[in-house]
Amino acid sequence: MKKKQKIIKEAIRLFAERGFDATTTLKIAEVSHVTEPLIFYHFKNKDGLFTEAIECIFFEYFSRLESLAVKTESEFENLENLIHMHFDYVAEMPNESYLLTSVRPARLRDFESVCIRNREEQRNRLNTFIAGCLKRGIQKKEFWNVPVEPTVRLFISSLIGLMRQEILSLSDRETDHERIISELKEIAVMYCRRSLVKD
Amino acid sequence: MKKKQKIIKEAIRLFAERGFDATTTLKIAEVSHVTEPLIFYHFKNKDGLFTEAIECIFFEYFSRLESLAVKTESEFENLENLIHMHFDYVAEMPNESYLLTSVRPARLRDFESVCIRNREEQRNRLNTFIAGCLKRGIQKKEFWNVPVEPTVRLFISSLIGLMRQEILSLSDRETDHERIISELKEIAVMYCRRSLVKD
Amino acid sequence: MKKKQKIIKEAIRLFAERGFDATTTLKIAEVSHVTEPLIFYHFKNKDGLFTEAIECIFFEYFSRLESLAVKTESEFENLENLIHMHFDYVAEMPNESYLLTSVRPARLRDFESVCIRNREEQRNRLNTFIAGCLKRGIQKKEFWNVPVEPTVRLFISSLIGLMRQEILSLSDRETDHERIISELKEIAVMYCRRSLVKD
Amino acid sequence: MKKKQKIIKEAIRLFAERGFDATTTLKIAEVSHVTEPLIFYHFKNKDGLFTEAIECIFFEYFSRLESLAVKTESEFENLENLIHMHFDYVAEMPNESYLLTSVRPARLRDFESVCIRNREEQRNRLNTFIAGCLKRGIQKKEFWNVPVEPTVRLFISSLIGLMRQEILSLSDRETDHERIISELKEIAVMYCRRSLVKD
DNA sequence: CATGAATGAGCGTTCATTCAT
DNA sequence: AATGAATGAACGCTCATTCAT
Repeated sequence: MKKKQKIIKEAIRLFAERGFDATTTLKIAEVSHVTEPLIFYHFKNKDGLFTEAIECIFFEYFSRLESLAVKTESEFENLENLIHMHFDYVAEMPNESYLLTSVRPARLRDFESVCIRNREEQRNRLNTFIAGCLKRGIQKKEFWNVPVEPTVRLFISSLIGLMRQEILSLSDRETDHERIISELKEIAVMYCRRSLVKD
Repeated sequence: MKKKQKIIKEAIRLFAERGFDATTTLKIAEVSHVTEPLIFYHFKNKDGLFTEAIECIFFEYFSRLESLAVKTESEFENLENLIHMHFDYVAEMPNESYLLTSVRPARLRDFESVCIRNREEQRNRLNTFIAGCLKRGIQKKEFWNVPVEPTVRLFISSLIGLMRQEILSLSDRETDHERIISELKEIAVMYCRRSLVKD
Repeated sequence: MKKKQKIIKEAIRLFAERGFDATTTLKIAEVSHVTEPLIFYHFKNKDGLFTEAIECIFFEYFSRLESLAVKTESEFENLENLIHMHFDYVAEMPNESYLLTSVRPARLRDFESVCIRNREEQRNRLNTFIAGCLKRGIQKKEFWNVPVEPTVRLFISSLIGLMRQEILSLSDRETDHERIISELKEIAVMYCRRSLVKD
Repeated sequence: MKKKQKIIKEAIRLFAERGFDATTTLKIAEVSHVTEPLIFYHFKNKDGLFTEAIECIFFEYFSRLESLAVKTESEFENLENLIHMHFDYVAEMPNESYLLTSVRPARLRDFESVCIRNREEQRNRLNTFIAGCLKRGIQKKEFWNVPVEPTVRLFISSLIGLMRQEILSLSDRETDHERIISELKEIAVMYCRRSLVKD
C-alpha cells in the first residue's frame, strides 16, 4: 500500500522532469526503492501508471479549487484568491503543475480518457467559478458590464500562461525568481482589478 | 538538397504530433520518402535533426517579429499587431507553434543550446518590442504610467497562454473554433487597450 | 480437496487448448476460481501439475483399455471393440485425447518420467492386447497367418492416425463431422476385417 | 541473404526440438551465428519467422508430392510410391516432418492462415492423388470396387499415423530403428495391396 | 488452507546508429 | 548522394515461484 503511493509519487516527478517516454519503468522502480515487476503488479502497464498519476494530480487540484471559500461581499476578492491559489499551487507542486498544464504530457493508447477528460473538467470548473464571480459582480455593480464568456476564456488562458511562466522560471532556476514571481502575481491582480472593478 | 528540407519539414510535423521520443528516425525517413541512413548523412544524429528543426522554427518566428513594421503614431496599434501576429502564426503553423511554446519539446543531450537559447532570445526580443512600446506610450501620454518590467512579463505570459489556448482548440477540433478564437483575439485586444490606454 | 481436482481438470483443458508454455499458472488459477499460490500448495510446481494431469489422463485411458471385456468366440470382435473404444474416447474427451496422442505435449525438466513412460506403457498394453488377439485368431484359423509383430505396429500407428484425424476434425469444427467420423470408423473396421479375417 | 536462410533452417530445428514457445529468439540467433535484432530485421516478429518456416516446409513437401511421377500401368505402384515418399521424407527431414504432422505446432495470433491453410492444401493434394489412383484402379479392374472417399480418408490418416510412428521411433532413438521402420513400411505396403488389389 | 505482495530471470521487440558498398 | 544489412543497448512486460501472514 505504502509502496504503491511511493511509486506514483516518484513517477510524477520523473514524468515531469524527463517526459513520459524518457522515463523508464526501471528508473521509476529504482528511485521508488522497489523492483520493476512490482510496478506491473500494482498497475496494468506504464500507461496505467501514468493514468493514475494524472488522476491523482487533478484530484488534488480540484480539491484546492473546491476549498476556495467564496466570499460574498467582494467578487473581486474571489478572483484574487483564485489567482493566488494557482501561483501557490505551482510553487508547492511544480512537477504536478507541469503535467497539469502540459498540452500533451504523454501519448497513450487511450489518451482521451485521462488528460482530455480532466482538462475539460478543469475548464468547466474554472468556467463555473469565474463566470459566477463575473455575473454576480456585474449584477452588484461591482464590475463593469463586460461580456462574460470571452472574458472567462481570456482569464483562463492568461492564468495558465502565468503558471507556465512560473514553472519555467523555477526550472530555469532564474535568479531573483521569488521577487519576479511575486511581482508578477501582484501585477496580474492589479490588471485584473483595473479591467473589471468600477473605480 | 531538396531532400534535406523535406526531412526537416516532416520531422517538425512528427515531433509536434507525437513528441520527440515517440518519433522514430525510421518513421521520419518513411514519410520523407528517403532511407534512414540518409538522415544520418545530413544530420549528425537525431538530436542534431531536432536542433536544426527548432532553429528553423525560431528563424521563421523571428522573421515575423522583425517584419512587424513599427508604427509611430499609435503605440497601442503596435501591441495590437503583435497580438494579431501571434494568433496568425498559430493558425498558419500549428505544429511549429506547438514546439515553439512547449516548455520541454525534447530532452537532448545538449538541451540548453537550442531550446533554452532560443527561448531566451524570444523573451529578449519580445521584451525589447513591448517595453519599447510601453515606454514610448507612457512618454507620449498615450498610456497610463504603468510599471514597465512587470507589465511586460504579464503581457508575454498572457500572450503565450493565448497561443496555448488556440493550439488546444485546434488539436481538440473544437466546434466553433473560428468564432471562439476570433472572439478571444478581440477581447484580448480590448482588455489590453482598457488596461493601458488613457481613454 | 475438491479444489485440487478442479485445478487438474481446468489445467488439462488449458494445456490442450493452448499448449503447456502458453498456459500460465495465473490463468489456471483464474478459471479454477482459486488463487495462484494454492496451485503451488497442491503441486510442487507447474511441471508437477502437468505430470499429475498426464497421469490422470493415462489412468482413465488405461481403465478403459482394461474394461474392454475380451470375447472368446470372435477375435475380430475384440479388435473392433478396441477401435470403437478409441473413437469414443476422442469424442468424449477431446482435450485428454489431444494430450494423450501428442508427441511432445510439454518440455519438462524431467520429461521422460511421465510422457515417455506412459506412452511406453500404452504401447505395451496395446501390444499385449492386439498381439493376443492376432495369435489366438491365427491359431483358431479365424485370421490369416499374418506376421504378428509388424502387424501390431501398423495397427497401432493407424489407430493413432485415426484418433488424430478425429481430433483435427473436431477442432476444425468440420461440417459433417459426425458423418465423416462415423464413416471413417466403419471403413477402418471393414479394412481390418478384410485384411485379417478369412472370409 | 545467406543469413536469412540460415535463420529459417535453425529455427525449424529448434521449433521442432523444443516447441514454438520454448524456443527463444535469442537461442535462434545464437545457433544461427547472428545477433537477435537481425531476426527482426528479416522477419516481422517471431510469429512471422515461424510462418515463413512453415511455408518453406510445405513448399518442399509439396514439391516432393508433385515430383511423384505417375505410372500408368499400375495404380498400386503409385500408392506404393506415395507411401515410400512419406517414409523417406521423415527419414531425411525429421524436424520438418514433426512440424508438418503436428496438430498445433504453434499458437499464433493469426494461426489459421499458415498451418490450417497448408494442412488443407495438403489434404486436397493427397486427396486428389489417392482418389485418382483409386478411381483409375477400380475402372481398370486393378482394384476392388471400394468406396473411394472414406478409403482416401483412412489412407491419409494411416499414412500420417505411420509418419508419427517413424518420428517417435527416431526421437526416442529406439534400438533397431532401421529394421523396425523398414518392416513397418513393407507391411504397410503389403496390407495396402491386400486391401485393394484383386488377387 | 489460503492469500496479497513481491521478485529474479528472462523474453520479444525497438531503435538510433554504423558500415560496406 | 544513397542504401541494405547489421547491431549494442535498452525497454516494457510476463511469469513461475516465494514468503509473511
